[in-house]
Amino acid sequence: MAKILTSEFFRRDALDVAPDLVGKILVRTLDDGTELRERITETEAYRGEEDKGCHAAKGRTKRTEVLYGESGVIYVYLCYGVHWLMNVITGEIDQPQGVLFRCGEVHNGPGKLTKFLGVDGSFNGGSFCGNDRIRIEDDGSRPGIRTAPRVGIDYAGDYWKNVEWRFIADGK
DNA sequence: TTAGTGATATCC
DNA sequence: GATATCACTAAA
Repeated sequence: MAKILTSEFFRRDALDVAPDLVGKILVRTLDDGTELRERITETEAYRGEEDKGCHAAKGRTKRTEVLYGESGVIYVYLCYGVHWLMNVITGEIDQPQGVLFRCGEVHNGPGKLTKFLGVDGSFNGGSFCGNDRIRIEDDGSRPGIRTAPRVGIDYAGDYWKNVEWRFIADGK
């Protein structure tokens, strides 16, 4: 039986939450009641100001403000003027941690995932908990997880771009 | 491999 | 005000 993840689930270290999110199901409820489901197959952890790949590395700004917020909050960010990338905030308040939803079972690529789900900037600052438009369910499956270096952050320097904070469902 | 896209941050 | 940067995708 599927259960909806609560803020308790997210109130842990990003490095604990990210692998746990792999295999969970994103459920997006459209305005007309249609439910879109997509199993998460890949996540990445972004953790703290010391993480050069994390947006919060440059300090607390209007844009990164939500990263410092409460666990379970949605951080949606427009990348390259075209693609919405979706994250969920983890950890305690004032800890800039987050987990990026990198791809789903059907739609690979963070931009395609949000496009399919109809996620845009209006979701930024919302929450996965008690939200009637989007939530995350756990159907009890526990896929095998493998790790890999994060992608798309070449600018972050040798150490941060090679750290294995990317979590992928086994079999991909 | 390269173009396109627009919000944000960082300069004048 | 202007420019540089970017957690990407699609087209070629």
